[in-house]
Amino acid sequence: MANTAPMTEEDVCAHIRDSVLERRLAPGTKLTEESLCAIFGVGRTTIRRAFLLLKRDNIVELQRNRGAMIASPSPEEAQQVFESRRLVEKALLEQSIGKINTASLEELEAHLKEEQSALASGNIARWIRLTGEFHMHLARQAGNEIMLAFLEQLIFQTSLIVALYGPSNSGSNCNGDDHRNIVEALNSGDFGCASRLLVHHLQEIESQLVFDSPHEADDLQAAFANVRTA
Amino acid sequence: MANTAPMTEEDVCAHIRDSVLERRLAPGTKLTEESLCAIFGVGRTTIRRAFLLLKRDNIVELQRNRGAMIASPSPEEAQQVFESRRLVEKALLEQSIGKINTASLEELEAHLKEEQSALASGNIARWIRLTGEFHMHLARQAGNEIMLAFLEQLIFQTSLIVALYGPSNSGSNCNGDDHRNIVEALNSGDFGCASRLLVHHLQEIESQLVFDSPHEADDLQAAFANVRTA
DNA sequence: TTGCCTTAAATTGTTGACAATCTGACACGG
DNA sequence: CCGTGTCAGATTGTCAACAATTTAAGGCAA
Repeated sequence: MANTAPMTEEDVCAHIRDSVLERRLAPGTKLTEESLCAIFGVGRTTIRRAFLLLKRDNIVELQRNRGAMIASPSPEEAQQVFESRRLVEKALLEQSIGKINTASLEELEAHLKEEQSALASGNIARWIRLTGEFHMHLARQAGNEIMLAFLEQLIFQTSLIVALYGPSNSGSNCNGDDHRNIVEALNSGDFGCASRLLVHHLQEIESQLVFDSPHEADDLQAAFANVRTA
Repeated sequence: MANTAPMTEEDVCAHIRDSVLERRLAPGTKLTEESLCAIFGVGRTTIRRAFLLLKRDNIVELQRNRGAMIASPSPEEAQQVFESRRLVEKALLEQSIGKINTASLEELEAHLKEEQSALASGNIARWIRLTGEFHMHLARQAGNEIMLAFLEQLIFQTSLIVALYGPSNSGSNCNGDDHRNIVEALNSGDFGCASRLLVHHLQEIESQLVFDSPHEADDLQAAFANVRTA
């Protein structure tokens, strides 16, 4: 089991991103360079570069001389992420009109089955990841790699947001039926309906967020913002 | 004139970005670490980090053991960048409905005047930058920082694309009248018209690109892609 | 006990030297 | 004259030691 692969900063990024996507890294988690060096078997240089890349994706926050931690999007950022997803995914779906063929639809169907199977087998981490990948699959039909990469960022952010403000009873960020309904609308060629379902689906998830619980420690400042300082 | 400021990687990034925006750095330009160290008065570490950030923005391309160079977007990428801009700017303009007040319109008017003044005084670099900033100004009205940051990336890419494939006779990527017409449509509250003008404006720029001239040297690979390797 | 100062440990930031790789030129053989 | 192999110079990649900063604990006085 000797790690012969040197493992580049992109690999480290991918691992951390995956952990975020599967909710194994909670927002606010401190990432010390040394421990990551031990985990991935690389030097500090690589970890440091990975941090820089992840910062650009708003996945980690860097504080000078204080290290890196998994980002904690503010409620304002959360709202903007969801608005962005609505705009982007809607636009990409409209852009997909006439580009979706039978093969694509079958792939989407297969993906739905994978989601269901993961959910049935109790593999929640896998299911969470698949629900995110569904949106990527859908958006890929538009054939625009640049927009797709942007959406990927937004999906990672969504994972952080749901982890922070999502309903604690369900670890879900996507209802399986919603996805199925979207695919069925596409099957019948009704892009307008699919678009509406998609936007509504995102709005549904956003509406389930709870922002009033002070998860974060530094909310004390906000809580006592009305106190006059002499 | 001693540089007392240490100059961080963000500063270096900003300078390089500016140079790209003002067409003082052509696509394909080799960026050696040492020369940039001398120019900005920083260590290789800072330059290296700046490269990583710029790579994330698709402004520089990094090749292992071969250094960094200003990116040269392919025709396919160029097409996707323009498609993305149409989608994004259109969506953001629609999102701005009801959010644009008199003050915003006056700012846009003032910006138009700045553009005109730069053009009249022959300050082309400044004019090029301003034409890009117009689109940022417009998009800012939607109040979505995330989408705005994405659009900024796209605008930098556009600058590279126009430098590569733009009409050589005019160094312009934006017609001044187009911008004015958009603002006038907004002044009369006709968002539909403004949206149409904006999309058409972007299509106009894209249609003026010329892709058939083989600027790049590595086109040999594409030219001989059909050759079988034994 | 509370508050504050001092001190030590831990963590991050920076620099420099060294290793690995690539570029370009020169010589050699065909 | 052309293609190939080799070598020196230049450029990038990596790493380890050192400096700077932050964090946490302990002691001391009020």
